[in-house]
Parts: sequence; structure tokens; C-alpha cells
Amino acid sequence: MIALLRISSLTNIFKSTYTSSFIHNFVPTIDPSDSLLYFLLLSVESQSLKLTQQCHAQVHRVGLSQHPLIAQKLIISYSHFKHTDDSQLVLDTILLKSTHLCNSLLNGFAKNGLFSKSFKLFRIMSDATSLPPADEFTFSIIFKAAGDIGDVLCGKMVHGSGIKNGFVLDTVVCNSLITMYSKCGSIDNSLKVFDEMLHKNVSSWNAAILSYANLNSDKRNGFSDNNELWEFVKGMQNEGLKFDAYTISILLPLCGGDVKNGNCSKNLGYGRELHCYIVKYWLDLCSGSGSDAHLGCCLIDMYSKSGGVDIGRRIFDRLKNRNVFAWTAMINGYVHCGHYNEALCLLREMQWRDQLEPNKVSLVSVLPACSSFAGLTGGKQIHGFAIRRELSHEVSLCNALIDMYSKCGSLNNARRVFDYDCIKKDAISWSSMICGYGLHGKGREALVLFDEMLQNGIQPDTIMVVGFLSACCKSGLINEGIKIYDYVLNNYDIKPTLEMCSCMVDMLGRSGQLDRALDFIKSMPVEPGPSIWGALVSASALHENSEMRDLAYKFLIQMEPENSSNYISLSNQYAASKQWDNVAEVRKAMKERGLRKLPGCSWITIHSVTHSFFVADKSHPCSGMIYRMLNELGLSMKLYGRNPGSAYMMEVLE
DNA sequence: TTAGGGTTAG
Repeated sequence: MIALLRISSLTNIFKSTYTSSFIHNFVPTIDPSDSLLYFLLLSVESQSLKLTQQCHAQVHRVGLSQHPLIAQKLIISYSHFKHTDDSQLVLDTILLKSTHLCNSLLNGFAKNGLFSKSFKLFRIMSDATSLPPADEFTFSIIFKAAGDIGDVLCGKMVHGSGIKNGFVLDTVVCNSLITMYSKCGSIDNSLKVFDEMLHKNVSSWNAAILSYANLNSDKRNGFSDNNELWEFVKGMQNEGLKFDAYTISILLPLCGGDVKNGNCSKNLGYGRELHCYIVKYWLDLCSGSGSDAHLGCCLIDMYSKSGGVDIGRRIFDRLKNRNVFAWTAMINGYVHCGHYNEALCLLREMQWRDQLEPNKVSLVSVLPACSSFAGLTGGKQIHGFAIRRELSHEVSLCNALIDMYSKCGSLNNARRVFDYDCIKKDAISWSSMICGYGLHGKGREALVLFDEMLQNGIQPDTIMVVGFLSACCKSGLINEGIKIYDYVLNNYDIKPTLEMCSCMVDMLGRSGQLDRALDFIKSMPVEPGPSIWGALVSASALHENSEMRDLAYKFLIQMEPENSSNYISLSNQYAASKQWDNVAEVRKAMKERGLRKLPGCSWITIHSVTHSFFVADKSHPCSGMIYRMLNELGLSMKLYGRNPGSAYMMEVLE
């Protein structure tokens, strides 16, 4: 009855809008089922739910409600528009239900994230009493749903059911099973399914390669030195199978380095080989995926992350079908390499040259360029653009905005985004705000927020702990910092990192507890790096403990023998205490190593004009005024009992 | 009808 009422209302929609439309004239001229199938396809392509509804009404009007193919297309169309209740209604109306139709509804539920409905329907199909039995298509869909949930127990249950029903011999079913286990984090099971497959195709290898990649390394940082994955990939070619566009798009992200952190990938050589392969088989690869932009994105990303942003740009310029992904990949590449102006220009260019709207990711990608280059005004413009496009509540964008506002000095705006725009906060939202407080030395605020975050059930991770410790360090909240450090290590799955330990040394050192800082270094579970000894150097200098300072310098120079800054700062320290012999010794050591200090440079942008300054630079037209102000600041610091560091001041004022 | 790949944030 309910179904009939619903259909009746749909018919009314159809009648009210249909009479003058072209569909009305078109339908009677050819077979009604053909025309309806055509319009249903058109409704999805043109994103018109109304057309789907009109077709549905017409289906009933011309008596085609039991037509299996039309019913299937209706189920698919309604699912596409997230109207799965209407998809269900279509199936309910069918008297002779087929597995085929049930699968379409099952897929509709799964694609809309309605997993409980998917599994309920799957159970009914498995009973094979009120609905037709499951087939291999059913299992492909349900394995995918289990993978999307990410629950390995659920995955194993449906796997068992698949084996019992004899469907785990089909290649596509096995491929979806490999992916399911991979998504559930059970890589061993994933590769076991692959090993035991009778007929592997290219997609089977792709699924296994992706799984293998997850096993071996973090994609973002490139692969570890082992060659196991690449040997595995060669196995695919040894079996006479060619890479397709999917294979390459899985492999290329593993070849990029992390130029931002000074790491160039060890796998760039493989990346170049893949690039050659793409050039050789370009047409084949692009005909499969329909566009060259897809592989282009991967190449741009790989080269940019390996420091070759110019190569990325050349690839970008030659793309025939540049879509928003390609533009965003290029923008992101420029930001990654510190070419902020180019990134900002591209954001404008994509709109006027290709008439493409930047999406959420484009904006997230370009925001760091505002923090480092365009400043608060540029950041606010991006924010305004996001508001106009109704994107300002997207969590990733909010997180990037919080970061941008914090780094541009506007903590109030950062907090406003955190409180009002960021409706669904994730761990990064909390972390961004805590790190913002850390950046501004607002330890108390960071402490309150950290506590609130824990009460909200958000798990802390190493990055937010570093942000929090940094805030404590700058605010002198030593006990609070130490307490939280111990708390997170004892209560969460967090292992101390070098950054966390550096914060601890910095915190203890700044508070004058130099011996405690040294004891901490001796007992810490990670190998001390330059940041650790650097923190101890600064703290020892601050508290004028020359013995500790020399010890810290000794380790620091041992670790970074080619870093001229360490020698210069040590020399300056000796000079400040008039230890001229030591100064000479340090300068001699530098000379022997052929080290020269590059002059430090800082810059500031005022009214879109960037002013840069080198050490002891007096070339600026306002140089006299600037140095007078520096002198005044130095004197003020002394008045407040803070030593600006005579050696450093000497260097600046010389 | 079924599986797999692209740009992002602390």
C-alpha cells in the first residue's frame, strides 16, 4: 500500500512537469523501454534526480514496472542520488526478484555507506528463502563493504561464507578479497589469498602490490631500502603481464621523496623507469583510464616531492586534459618546494585559463603559501573564497585555516575557526589549535585544550604532544609538561620521538635544570640527534654553564661536522668570554674543513613589498632607524633582566 | 551487476 501511494505521488510529479518537456514527445516514437533506459542513463549523466523520478512515474504509467532491466537502472539511478529508500521501493515492487537486482540494491547501500543495510540484505540473500541466493557478484560487493568498514573479523566471516558457497575461485571475487584484507590491515591474509589464486590477472597483481606497499612502508616517506616490493613487482612482468595505468598509479607515489624534510627518495630511479614506461605506452595507458591527467598527477607529485618541481611543471604543461586534480597537484608541488608565489599564481590561473573551480584540496594545498609568503591578507582571501563556495565547514580546510591563522599571528581567528567553523573536529583540528598555542607560547591555553581534547576521547599522537610540550616550554610550565609527557607515554600507544625528547631537554634546560636535562638525554630511548644537543647548547649558554655548553658543543659538532653554524656560535661564545685562544682554535678547525658561514638572512613583507636583511646589512634605506630600534630593544631586554646575548648582538650591530 | 589508482591539513 505504501509503495502504491509513493508511486502515485511520483506519477503526479511526472504529470506536473512532463507535458511540455522533450521527453514526452520522444517516448512514443520508439520502444518505451528503450527510451526509458536512455533517459535513466541521461538522468545520472546530467545529475538530474527529477528526471529519474519522472522516468519512474512513466514506468508505471506504461506498465513496465516488472521490466528487469528498467528496474535495475532505476535502483542504480536512485542509489546514485543517495535515495536508497526509493531503490528499495523499486525492488519491493518486483514480483520475481533476481539475484542481479538484489546485487544492485546491495551495491547501492554499500556505495552510500549504509553498511548495516548491506549486511542485512546479504544475510537474507544468504538464507535464500525470501530472496534469491547470493552469487559471485554479491560476494565482490560484500567483500568491498567489509573492507570499507575495516573490521577484519567481519571480513573473515564473509570470507568463510564465500568459501562455503564456492565463490572464492572467481578472479574478481578474489581481487576484492585481497583488497578487503589489505584495508583491514591484515596484509598476511591478503597476500595469502593472492598466493592461492588460480587465475591471476593484472588487477590481482595491482591489489597485491598495493597490499605489499602497505606492508612495507609509509607511502608519504618513500620506501625503505629493501627491494622486496620491487622484486615482487618484477614477478608480475615475469608472468608476462603488462603494467596498466592502475599499476603505475600505485607505484609512482612510492617513488617520491620528501624534499621538504630534506629526504630524496631512494626509489626515484624506479620512478624514472616508470616515467619511461608511461612515455612508451602512453596511448594504451591513457585509453584505459580515459584521461592523461590521472597519471600526470602522479608524475607531478613524484617529481615535486623529489625536488624536481620543474620537471613536474613540464609534465603539467603538456597535459591535454588538465582537471582540478592536475592543477591541485601542481599547486601542491610548488608549495612543497617552497615556490609559494607560483602556487598562488596557479590558483588564479586555473580559474581563468581552464575555467576550473578550486576544490577543498586546492585551497588546503595553497594555504601554507599564505603562512609563509602571502601573509594574513592572502589567507583571509582564501578563507573568504571558501565561505562563498560553502566549503568553510570542511574539516581538512578548517584545520589548514587554523594552522594558517596561527602562523600568520592571528590566534583569535584560528580559535574562531576552531570553535565555530570546525563543526566535526578530528584529531588534527585539536592538534592544529594546540600547536598554534604552542607557537605563541600560550601554555595555559594549550593545557586547557589538551585536557578538553582527552575528555572528548581524542587519542593524542606524537605531533600534538610535541606542540603541547613546545607550548609548555615557551611558557615555563615545566612540571605540567613533564606530567603530560609521562602521562601520554604510560596511557597511550605513544613512543618517545626525537622531537618529543628535544622539547623535554629544551624545557628542562630553559628552566635551569641542566643536570636533569643531561640525565634525561642519557636515559632517553632514542639516539640523541643534533636537535637534542642544540637544545642543551642554548640552555647552557642561557644559564652561563660553560662546562655543560662545551660538552653539548662537542657532541653537536661530532654529529654535524660540516655545519658551519655550530662552529660560528661556539666561536662567538668563546669571544663573549674573551677566550681568544679557543676562538682561534675553532676558526682553524673551520678553515681546515673548508667551511664558510653563509650569511643569515631574514625578511619581512610590508604592503606587498618584501624587505630582506643579511647579518650586519646596512644597505636598506632605513638602516639607521632600524639599528637604532635594535639598540633600544637590546637595552629594554637588559632592563627586564634578559640578556640578548652579547656575542649575537655584536654580530648584528657590527 | 562485482574488485583496484589521482591532489590535502597538525
